Amino acid sequence: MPELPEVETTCRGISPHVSHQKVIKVTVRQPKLRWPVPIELQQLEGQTIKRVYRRAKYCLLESPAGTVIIHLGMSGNLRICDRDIEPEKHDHVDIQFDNGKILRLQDPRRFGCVLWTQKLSQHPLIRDLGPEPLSEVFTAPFLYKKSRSRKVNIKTFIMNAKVVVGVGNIYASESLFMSGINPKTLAGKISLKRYEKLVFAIKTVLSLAIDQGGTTLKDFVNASGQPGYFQQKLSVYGRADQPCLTCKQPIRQITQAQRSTYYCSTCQK
DNA sequence: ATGCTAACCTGCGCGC
DNA sequence: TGCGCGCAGGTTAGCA
Repeated sequence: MPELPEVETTCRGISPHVSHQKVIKVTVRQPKLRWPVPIELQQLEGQTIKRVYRRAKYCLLESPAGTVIIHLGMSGNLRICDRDIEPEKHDHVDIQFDNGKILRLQDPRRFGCVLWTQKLSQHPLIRDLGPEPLSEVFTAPFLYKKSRSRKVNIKTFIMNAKVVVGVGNIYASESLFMSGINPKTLAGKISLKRYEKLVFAIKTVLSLAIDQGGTTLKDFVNASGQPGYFQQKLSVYGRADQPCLTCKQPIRQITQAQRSTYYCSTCQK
C-alpha cells in the first residue's frame, strides 16, 4: 500500500489528533508483525507525543522517553478512531490517548512493524538510509556520483533505500516514464544530464502524489478512512498492454528484482 | 562492496 | 460455487 506519499498523507492526517496528546494505554493484540512488537513499547504509556513525522516510509511518534517507529509494510494503515469503536480483524495495535482517540494500526499481511527506540539515529532501520527525495541534498550530481560503476538496473537502483528513500514500485515506474529512461538501463551508464531529468521527475511525481493524497490501488486509506486520488494520474503503472498516453504503443510489463515494472519501449530509451 | 534470492503474510481476482 | 494459482503498494537476511 504505502509509498512515501501515502505515508506522508498518513502522518499529516494523524498528527493533529496525536501531537501533544498523552498516551494512556497501548494495546497489542497481535505482536507477530515483521518483527515482534517489543514489550518496551509499553514505555510509551504516560508519555506525551512531542511530534509526528516521517523519515523514508517510517511514521515516527516522538516522546520524551523514546520514539515509536511504525512501518506500514504492504498492506498497513493507521486510523484515528473513537475509543468505543471495536477493533476488527487485523487491527493489531492500538495507542489510546487521553483525548478519547485511538491510533489504530491495521495490517492484514503483517509486513509492517511497530518498534520502540531510545536513540533513533542509531537504529539499524534508520541509520543507513539515503537522503529524502524531496530534500535539497537529493540532486543529480549526488545520484550520478553514487551510481558510478553500479551494474544494477536504474529502476532497482532508485528503489534502494540506501541510495534514496521513499521511491517505491509505483513511483519508480512513473518517474522513469516521465524522464524517458528505460528501466533496464544500468545505473552506472546513465549520464549526469539524464539524472537531472530523473531527479526532477522523482520530485515532481512524489510531490504531485502527496497533493493528491496518495495512490489508492486497492485499499489505501488515510487517517480518516478516505482514499487517495493519484491513481487517476498514473501514466504506466498497472497499465500493461494499454496504449501509452504519449505514443499509443502498448505499455510493457516486465519483472525486475521480483517486482513488476511498467514502461513504454518507444518513449523510454 | 555489490547483486541476487528467499522469506515474511493475507486477500483477491481469474480461469477452469 | 469452489479450487488452485498468481499477484499485490516493502524490505531484510543471507549467500555467492
